[in-house]
Amino acid sequence: MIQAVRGTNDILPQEVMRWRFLEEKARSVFGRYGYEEIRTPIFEETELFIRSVGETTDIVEKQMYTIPEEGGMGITLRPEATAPVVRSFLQHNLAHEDRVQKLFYIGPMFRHERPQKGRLRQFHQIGVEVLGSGHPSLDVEVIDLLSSFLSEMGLSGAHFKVNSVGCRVCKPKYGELLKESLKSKVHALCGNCQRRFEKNVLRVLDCKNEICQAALENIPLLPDVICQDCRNHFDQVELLLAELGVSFTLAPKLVRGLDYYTRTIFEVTHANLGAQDAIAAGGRYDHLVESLGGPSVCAVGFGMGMERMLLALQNELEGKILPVRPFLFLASLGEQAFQLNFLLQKELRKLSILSEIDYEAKSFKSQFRRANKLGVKYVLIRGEDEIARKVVKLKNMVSGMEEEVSAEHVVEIILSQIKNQLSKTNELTPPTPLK
RNA sequence: GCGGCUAUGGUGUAAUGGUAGCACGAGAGACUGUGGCUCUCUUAGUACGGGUUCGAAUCCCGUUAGUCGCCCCA
Repeated sequence: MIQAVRGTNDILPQEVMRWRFLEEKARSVFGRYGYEEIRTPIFEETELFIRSVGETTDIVEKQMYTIPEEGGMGITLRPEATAPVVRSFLQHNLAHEDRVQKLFYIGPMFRHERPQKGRLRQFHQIGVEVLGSGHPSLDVEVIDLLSSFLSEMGLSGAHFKVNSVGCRVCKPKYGELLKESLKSKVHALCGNCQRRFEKNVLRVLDCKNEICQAALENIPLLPDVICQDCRNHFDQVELLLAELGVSFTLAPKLVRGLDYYTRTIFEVTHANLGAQDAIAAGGRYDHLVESLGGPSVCAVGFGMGMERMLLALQNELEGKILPVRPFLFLASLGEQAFQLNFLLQKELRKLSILSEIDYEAKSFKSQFRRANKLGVKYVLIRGEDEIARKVVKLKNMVSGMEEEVSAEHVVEIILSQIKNQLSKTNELTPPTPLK
């Protein structure tokens, strides 16, 4: 049997309800902060990612789904969305508009990695990008936005970590400093870190290995050695975050994998997730726009993994997502009765009244069983007897009472029942099925 | 990409190398036109492909998928 390709998932109807809740909540919270949705293609020129994400990153080196095309480097299924958003920003000259662009996106991303829980080959991100200002208040706004979103989703236990990696002047300087400090201890480091030492020395900082962490003792930390401008920027970020009441931890050893980050970086982790514990991460990228051929425009943003978010939420969405239940079930016995019910269903649909019907000519017993499982408030009963007398029966599934009503006026009667119920309970709450 | 573990009806689980069973679910029925409970019946499975063996769910190899850790990252 053909199955979904490794690392991809079907999202079945029940699960889709959770996804829609997440998406709709994001649109509403982000909208309140003045962010507008942008949709870019799911594939781009390969070169875009090479130039933005970084040539020597794992993403570019081995995780991209690239389709060769004549002339050029081919096209690539987007592994992240910051670069496409920046590309779109440049292509449509949004930089020329005299305002800060506040954008968000929702959609699938693709990375060819070994799948694990919370790590898929097609996964989904909700992300935010602010282009056009280097002001620290925007770093803070974006973090605050994320924090509000998480708490509005009802997620507890999220942990914010914040750091500054400096600008394009002091970031490389720090790398050299770190190399210098570690030089004598290289051989004590784990195998990975010996490689990192050569390739990307900053990554040694967040190695989980105890030996490496021990070697890092007494080493100068990023926030202490970044340049004065970066230091001032970071001070502002810390101050404003505290004033907004966003709780966070200073994580001086936090670094990020993507090359383009400058100054503020942050990560949100959650204990429900295991090894892939980051549900969202982001930071400032003040030179990406320029390096993609645009003007010198500062920017900041984050990406959030939707699958990881839903994992972290586990059962916390229960009760917040109401199942859609039909209001009534149309039971029929005989072909003619079915046809009348089928036509009636169309009338009900015009009035947005959700009903269910049995298409298989099953027994009344079976139809009632199903009606009960569906949790409908009423069953409309129509058999030969009722047809002959131009009536239908309406059975209240809660009280068990049955009444006969004129077939001609049944739609109005159902409508008035709904209105009646609305005025009583102020909402349409279907009964729970009998157990 | 590397290493470990796992794979039994739709779901959750049993079965020293010797009859694949149980629960839930689903379907039908129990004075022929009425829900729940109960009862009866039905349904459906050893992931795939090889091998060892008189005999394999069970042992071996490969594949696929999941999972955990590494790498990396959302």
